[in-house]
Amino acid sequence: MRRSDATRTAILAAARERFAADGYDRATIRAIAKDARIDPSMVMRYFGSKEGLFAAATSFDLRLPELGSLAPEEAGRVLVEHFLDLWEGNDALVALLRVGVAGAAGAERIRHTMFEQQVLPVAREVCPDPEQAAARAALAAAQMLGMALARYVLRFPPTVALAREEVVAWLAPTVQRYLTAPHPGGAL
Amino acid sequence: MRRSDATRTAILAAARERFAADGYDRATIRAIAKDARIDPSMVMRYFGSKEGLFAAATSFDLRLPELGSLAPEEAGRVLVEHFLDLWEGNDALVALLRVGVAGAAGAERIRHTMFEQQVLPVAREVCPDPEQAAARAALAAAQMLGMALARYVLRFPPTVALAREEVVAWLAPTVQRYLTAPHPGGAL
DNA sequence: TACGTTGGCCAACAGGTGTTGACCAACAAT
DNA sequence: ATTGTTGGTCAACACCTGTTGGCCAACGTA
Repeated sequence: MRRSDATRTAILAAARERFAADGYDRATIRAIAKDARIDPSMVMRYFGSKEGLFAAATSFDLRLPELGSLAPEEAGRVLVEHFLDLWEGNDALVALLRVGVAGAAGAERIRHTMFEQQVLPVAREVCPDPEQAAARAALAAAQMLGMALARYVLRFPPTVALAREEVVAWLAPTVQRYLTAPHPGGAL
Repeated sequence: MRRSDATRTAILAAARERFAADGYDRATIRAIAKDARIDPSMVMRYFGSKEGLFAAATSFDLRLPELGSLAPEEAGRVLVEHFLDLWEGNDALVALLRVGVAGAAGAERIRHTMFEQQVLPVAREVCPDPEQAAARAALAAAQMLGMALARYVLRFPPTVALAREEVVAWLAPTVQRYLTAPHPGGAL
């Protein structure tokens, strides 16, 4: 392991923390560099630009495993549990959401990471009418994104106070209904 | 009506638009002033500071009416419909959410505006155990906030494509369940 | 011992930011 | 006719931003 790899990961760790805490604009390269105990110019040399640093700090591969052996009636619980595993104490995801809300470029990243990479594949697998898969996946994603927003970004006390099992118990049926229940119809 | 009131409201309109489109940091006073066709210094004279302008541009009174005559089994639908009425085409709310996500000060504003001013009163009214009112209201708020995020801020195509009645048909039962259904228990 | 490479610091640049204060035209009232 | 107020512009200040390029110490290798 080269000596540079240590500082490289130190920069990435500091960047994730600062981006998650302050958002893209307020998280300055100078502050990140100070956290990593290096000169700001090093950040540029390692990652090219601030955008490059952000891209490197918020890139994941978080497809959920064992998709084939998924019982359709358990999709909600599996999805919510996977969602909680991902977000619990993950600064990079908080940073991604925070920045995605701020700019238009980030919105695309969030959609790709949260929606197309996670919820949509499950929806395609379990939902009855393939034509509705996108809409149903979007509903499920909105529910989980809302919980992520309240619990990990805004930190509303009542949502932070919820135990992990309680979140699963409340959200899993909702997600399950969005994915597999018959269309409610409404006033259409 | 004084001559100044016209420019005052022009500034506020431009500010809401810019804050909603670009977020707090990227929305510069100079850009807002140019949109309102005035000098940037006028913004300062009228609102004191950028924070003052933002506070003025995102202050609402959006308590929902007729709370006393609310049938408990209709709380979900009423709440979701009220929520959609509020958000549809409301730049100020989008701006508030966008900024609230970016900074810690905004999070408090969002909580007060969305949670304590809207959902919590309804929850206190209709939910069975008063001790659970806060948690249940938080769950409902998270669901609606997630839809607001996906539909009005991130503009996920599948959520934008949903008709208003469809959103109500899908979300109302969820909110209703969060507010009044018996505690699911789970693995507690 | 010489030397190129690696990892790092320092100082500066160019541009954009919120904010301030001086100045000014129009108009109403004395 | 003079005065005071209102609504507005202009130019600047002080600061902070991302970014750049030059310099430097250590070190492995020939």
